Amino acid sequence: MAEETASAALTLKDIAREAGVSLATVDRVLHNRPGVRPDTVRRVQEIIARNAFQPHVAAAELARGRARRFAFVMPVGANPFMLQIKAYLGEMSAWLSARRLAVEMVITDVFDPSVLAASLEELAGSEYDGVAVVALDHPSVRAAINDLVDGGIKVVTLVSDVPSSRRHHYVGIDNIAAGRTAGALIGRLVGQRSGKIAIIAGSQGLRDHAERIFGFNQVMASEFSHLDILPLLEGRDEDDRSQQLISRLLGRHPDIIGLYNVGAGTQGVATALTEAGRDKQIVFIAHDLTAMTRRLLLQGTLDVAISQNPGHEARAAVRVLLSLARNEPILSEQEKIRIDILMRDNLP
Amino acid sequence: MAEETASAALTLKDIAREAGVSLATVDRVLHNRPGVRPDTVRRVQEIIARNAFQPHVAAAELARGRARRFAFVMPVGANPFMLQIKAYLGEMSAWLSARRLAVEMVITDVFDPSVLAASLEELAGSEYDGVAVVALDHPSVRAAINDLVDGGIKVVTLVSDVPSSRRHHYVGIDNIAAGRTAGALIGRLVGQRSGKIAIIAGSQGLRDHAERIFGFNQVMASEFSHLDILPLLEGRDEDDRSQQLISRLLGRHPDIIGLYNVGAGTQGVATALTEAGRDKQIVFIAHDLTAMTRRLLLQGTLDVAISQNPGHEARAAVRVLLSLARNEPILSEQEKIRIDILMRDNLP
DNA sequence: CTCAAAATGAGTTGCGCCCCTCAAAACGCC
DNA sequence: GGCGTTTTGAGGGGCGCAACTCATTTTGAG
Repeated sequence: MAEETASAALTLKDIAREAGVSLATVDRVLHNRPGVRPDTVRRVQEIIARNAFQPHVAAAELARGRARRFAFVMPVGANPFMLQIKAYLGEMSAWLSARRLAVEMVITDVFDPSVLAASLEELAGSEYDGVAVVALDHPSVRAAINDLVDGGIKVVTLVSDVPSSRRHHYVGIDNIAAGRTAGALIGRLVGQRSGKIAIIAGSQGLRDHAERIFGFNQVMASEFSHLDILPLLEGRDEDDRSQQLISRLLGRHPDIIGLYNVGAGTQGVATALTEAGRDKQIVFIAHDLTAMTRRLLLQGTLDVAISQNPGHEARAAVRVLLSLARNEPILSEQEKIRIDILMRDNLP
Repeated sequence: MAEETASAALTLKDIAREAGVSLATVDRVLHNRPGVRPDTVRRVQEIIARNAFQPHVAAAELARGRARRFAFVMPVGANPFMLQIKAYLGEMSAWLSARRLAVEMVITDVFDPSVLAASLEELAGSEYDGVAVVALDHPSVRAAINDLVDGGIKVVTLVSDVPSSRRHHYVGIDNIAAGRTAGALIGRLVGQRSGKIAIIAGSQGLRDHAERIFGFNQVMASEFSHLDILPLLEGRDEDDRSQQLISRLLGRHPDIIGLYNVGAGTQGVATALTEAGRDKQIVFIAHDLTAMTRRLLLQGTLDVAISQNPGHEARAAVRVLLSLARNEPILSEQEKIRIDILMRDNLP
């Protein structure tokens, strides 16, 4: 009727006894400290593995004394997505302090590689155990990340990755897949109709935007080649500019049936659509769930919001940094960020 | 540049000093133990609140000595969704044992109210700190749950809720919203076409199925009233039976354009569709992500899988039970289970 | 004011581990 | 065999709290 899933509670002392060594030696092996003969190391490790021994995290955490400090390197300005991440970190404050974890924000211009790299270099000397960074993929940033890693600091890239660096983990979505998802949804939702598809991004220079565009075009070319994709517009993630660009575009093309906004500025695009009176005829897909996109979804202007859960990203980044600092395995399933497809009826 | 998010690390001793009482009194207040005058209680609590004091969980966990034991009451048989939940619990075993948590499976016939109630009553006397149960909503089950709660055991309903009981938490999705989502997707994906929509469930008697059907019909009636919904079929979650029912239905109705499978038996439905050669013309929506539905999505037979993440549910149930046992606040955002819309391009 | 009951203080022990010191033993080299 | 070096043992202090005992003080009812 009842099956055990967890084993008994061994302690370091049990391991020491079974291996026929002292506590000190087990401790040395466990923490890769020098001064133990290779075959003693092997023997102890084998006993640990055979018994699936896990040091009691609570005891370890308590014994270590000093609190762990993590830095979150985030962009300046009022980017709503980043503000949400900060807000969720704030919601965790009780959770964090009960675990004696300190999370500090480091605000910097993450879009300027040299400024970002300098900010990261500053952290290298400091007392941080881990750093989460919204990173631009640039050689100097990559070097700064590698320096942090070499200094023994755990590094997680957040939202935007630097795959060529030696960062320990990336917390964010696969943006190519997100673009593919947007393409597939537009293609499916326009149905039998034929016409033109508009696409607007913040800038092609941003890695995440470029990847989404790539994935989008990939799907459109291979599966919906009968649809006519208009040249990419760049709205710089600004509402006003996006609105103007889309208004003009709608004026010129009465046969637009789909519209994909890759970045921010969704409010501007929506206004242009509504003012033209074409918000119900055009399938409109954008990114991220905010109060604004939620409203647009509910009123039917926006058909789908593709979103990565900022709360999940914030918590995952903290958990991953903590697991890395503890040399614990990471629950990869848990920390993987999903591409959420949000429509009116499955809004969280 | 850097803003603090966490406060300094106070201890019980600091609180005692600031309140002008002894450690023993603070301890009594913290654990609601008797023998403290009301205004002393208030004074101490005020100091705790003012300093946002959080007892060090690691120290508390270590001091308490005995491990916590949780029971997961799950259905007998080879229900793939439940097997996934069990598998994910298995993946957590290192995480669990590092925290000295024991999770045990209690397999029972959750579809028979009296058997389920009896299984729950058995747990009431035992040493469990918490119970997660896939519950049938029935008066005797409700009573058994309430008995557990009265006995000081934390109770979480999993996947299927018993809202009328005094369970501490529900870990699962809103099935009405899931049905609405299915309806909205079918309505949108069939596009301009008109025709009939088929719907097959395991049984109308199952609460989750009934709720999904309700949500589905709601959306179809209000937003896609031009579509013709065929009478509900009951496939009993079996592949063979579902296949036969759908085959016959397809033969009788050449104008079916959409198909919603509310429960299991998706393989059977898919086979019927493929054999009739109509898998590409009919919009097919089903539930849950398994190896099988993943394959069907990739080959295009299945258009959308609506899913609740079983790994997330397993982990959330454990975390919620643990937080409840520790009298910690629950991160409700984190523990909320989302309705995932999975298409070929956003498969995890 | 008296006395029992209630409230509080003071202290102890132990949870399992980290991190440190120092001494003892084993080892390898010549 | 003697030497220095490496490896190992033994032990202790301390982390913050839970849970307990027992003595002492305060309180309120009569």
